[in-house]
Amino acid sequence: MTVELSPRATELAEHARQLLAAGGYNGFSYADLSEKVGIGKASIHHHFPSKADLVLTVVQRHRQQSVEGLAAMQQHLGDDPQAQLSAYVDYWARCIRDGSSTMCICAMLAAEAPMIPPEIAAEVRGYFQDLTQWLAAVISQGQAKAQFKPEANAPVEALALMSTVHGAMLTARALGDPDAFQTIVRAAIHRLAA
Amino acid sequence: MTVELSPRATELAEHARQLLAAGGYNGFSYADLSEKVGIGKASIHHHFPSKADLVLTVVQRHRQQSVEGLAAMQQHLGDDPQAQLSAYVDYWARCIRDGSSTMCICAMLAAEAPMIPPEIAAEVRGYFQDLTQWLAAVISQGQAKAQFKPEANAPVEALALMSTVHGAMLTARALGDPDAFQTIVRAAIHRLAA
DNA sequence: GCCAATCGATCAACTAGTAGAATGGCTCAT
DNA sequence: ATGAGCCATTCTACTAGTTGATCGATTGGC
Repeated sequence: MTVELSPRATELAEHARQLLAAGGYNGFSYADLSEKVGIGKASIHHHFPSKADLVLTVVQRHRQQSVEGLAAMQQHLGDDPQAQLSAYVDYWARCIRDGSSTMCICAMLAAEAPMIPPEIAAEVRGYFQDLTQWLAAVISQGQAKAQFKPEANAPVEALALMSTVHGAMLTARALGDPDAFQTIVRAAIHRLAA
Repeated sequence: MTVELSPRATELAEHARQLLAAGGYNGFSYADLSEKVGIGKASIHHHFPSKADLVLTVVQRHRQQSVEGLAAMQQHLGDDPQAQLSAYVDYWARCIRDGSSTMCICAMLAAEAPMIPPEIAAEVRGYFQDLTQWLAAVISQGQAKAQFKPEANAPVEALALMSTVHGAMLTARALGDPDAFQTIVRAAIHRLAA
């Protein structure tokens, strides 16, 4: 299940992730990646035979790291659901503020879903399902501890919160105001609190 | 301010809007549009000298129609803020369900903001500002009539609701489930109600 | 006879991907 | 230990197709 990557392949995947976050699937070329990494275009094809292979690997890595990161949060803050949600959104707030990742690549690719290779769209769907499941579990847990008093049931609240987070990334980009993200998601979490 | 378009230019802009909604700025070409409309590629350049001109016109039209549509809602349902919000999200729910527009093109272009011509990004920003302003006014109005009891102030609630709506479009696409949109946005509006 | 609209032909630049040849580190039998 | 062979990695050069855009000619309505 876990994808094993050579150092060079890892470097390529990491730079591809940045390009993907900036412009989406059709927003970057092998030439762009070639220039960023300082390697011949043909060499990229040795590590990733096709562009679909490359992007699929990037999405798989992002999904896997996400699952691991969320699990780590649950382990560290297992008894405090509200702190878990805050840690989740603060992670993205930090990424957006420091510019290391101004957008989740799966939100990016979700927008392009009708036009990208189906196997990539399937992996993006998996990411959304993973995230929804985690959020629903945390919200349900917080409900049991009377930390949250959600208006709807946990799965729906999870979908709504996830949508708000991804939408806030769009809003921050559209307005050219990175701080807007934090303003929006903080309000969304605060609204859940009892 | 209002853009005057010939019938053919209107037809081109309309088909371009659909292609834009499906794949974004880099997700369609003049050849695609040429085939859809049944016109030579060179003829498109007669109506819209460059791709940036074409897309800018499409976005300007979308923004203008949006402003007019929202104003019409306010006129019809001026005394019922909650009905206004419902009408707004129901409009999109209908578009997504019948497939006539499965995504707001400004949400699409917001994701690509770092990579598209600046004048288009500026127009997208204008759309987001218009929408935020309208939502804030409606929420503020509903607050005055005790229909809503927002947790945050109206401008922040407006940003959050807009983000949820756009994020719900992403979620529906990622999951391949058009109904998810309505589920999410209905919950978001219900949460505002007193 | 003017002028908007359309066309086919063509452009240079870019796209993902391929072919074939170097490079150099690794193992392994001698 | 040494040389032979293997294999991953990289390169230059190239392909065939697509991109947005231009040119000049043709059409047809006013």
